[in-house]
Amino acid sequence: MGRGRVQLKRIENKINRQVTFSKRRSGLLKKAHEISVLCDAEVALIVFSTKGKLFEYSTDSCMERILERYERYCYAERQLQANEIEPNGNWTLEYSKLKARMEVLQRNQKHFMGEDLADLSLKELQSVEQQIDSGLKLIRSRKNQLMLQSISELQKKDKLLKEQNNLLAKKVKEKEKLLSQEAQCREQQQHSYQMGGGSGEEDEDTPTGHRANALLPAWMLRHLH
Amino acid sequence: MGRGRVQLKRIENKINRQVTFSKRRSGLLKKAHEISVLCDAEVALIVFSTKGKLFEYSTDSCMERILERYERYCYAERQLQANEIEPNGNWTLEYSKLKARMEVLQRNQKHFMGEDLADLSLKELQSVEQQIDSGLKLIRSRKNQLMLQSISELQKKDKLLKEQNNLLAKKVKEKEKLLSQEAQCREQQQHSYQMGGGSGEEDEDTPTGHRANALLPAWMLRHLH
DNA sequence: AACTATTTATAAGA
DNA sequence: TTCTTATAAATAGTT
Repeated sequence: MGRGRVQLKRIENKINRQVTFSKRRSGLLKKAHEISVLCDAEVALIVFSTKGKLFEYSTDSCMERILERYERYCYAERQLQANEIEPNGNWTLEYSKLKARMEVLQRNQKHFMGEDLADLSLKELQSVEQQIDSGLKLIRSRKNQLMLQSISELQKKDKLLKEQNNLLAKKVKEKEKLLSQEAQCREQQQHSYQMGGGSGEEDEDTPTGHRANALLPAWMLRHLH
Repeated sequence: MGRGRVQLKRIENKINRQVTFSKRRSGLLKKAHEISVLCDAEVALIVFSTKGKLFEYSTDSCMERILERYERYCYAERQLQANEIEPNGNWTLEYSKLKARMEVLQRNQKHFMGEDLADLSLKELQSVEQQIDSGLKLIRSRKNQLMLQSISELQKKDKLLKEQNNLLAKKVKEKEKLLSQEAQCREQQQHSYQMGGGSGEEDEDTPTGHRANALLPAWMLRHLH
């Protein structure tokens, strides 16, 4: 807007660029303030000039709070990057940065646990409530998932144990049958012994020929740990 | 810019506000981009709508870097202080201790927000759920408190305004009465003038003799700003 | 989501 | 930098 169309590219003339920066900067700050007031929005604007000078605007002059909110909003991605910065050289700087972030985190955490709520506005409370509520839902759904999983495992185990029981019960019955048969045999033997007849021992295992724990196929046992 | 001057105050009509927000937001983002390109500046812009939706712009799409630069810029002062508080401590030790605490906090916070739940046992989930749930309750109760407070303030204001209205209405009626009386007088005067009699003017104010805003005691007006 | 009448922002010039 | 001015842009109200 002005006496001529403007190309969206870096202004090469240094003076010109500086002047335009100054003008547009104030325009931008003004507009940021306007949208903030008119539309009840929370705005944070940070501008560094080419030469490194800082200009900023933030709704209610509270940059920190807005940046916190932003960080909360983008939490996952930020942490990944943040953890990767390797402190090299300037320890005091790194330390104070870390400490500041720590304080932010602590304050956040307190808010999540319902402490120090007095210094939050209604809007902020609303936003924290939303976050925490969705977190709670996720936690409950995960819990549910774990519980269902655990239930179905128990049911599976239960089923296997029942099958094992049945097999064992069958085995026991067979044994009993064999024993009673044997007893009858012995009786008959005794008779035939007394009468001169008789056969050898009969102490072999069942046809499958395994011990109790081996009643089930291996794959089934694996499910029982 | 548009068909009418704009007052720099919150737009009360919700639809209108939403529309204006949408328009101005895109304008603001555009201008942020323009100054960034034209003047070779580094810009970070964060906007939260009333409903908590996030919009952002950052030079070279790297918000992170800009926010860190901002923090560095702002923490420069703190850093000086920090240097003098603990001049010759073992920085690497302090740093790693802080970092460890930080990581614990971060993990916690993630869990609170429903992330990385896979590495929690059922019992741990239960405990997180309880914590978060009680936090949520506190937050909601605080929010409720704030809202009730705000409502009662508004009601108080409302009451005062109504009272003011009543007084004003009374005042208007009195004026009307006086005017009609006066009119009658004039008629009579005209008659009596034609017949030779007549009295003076009758243009004084009401007995209370104040202007509209002065109808209420000062303490009452203070409540109305 | 388009359309304009206006207001604003601002490029260029002083 | 600041002021002025012509003009481009943004946008409030409307459809």
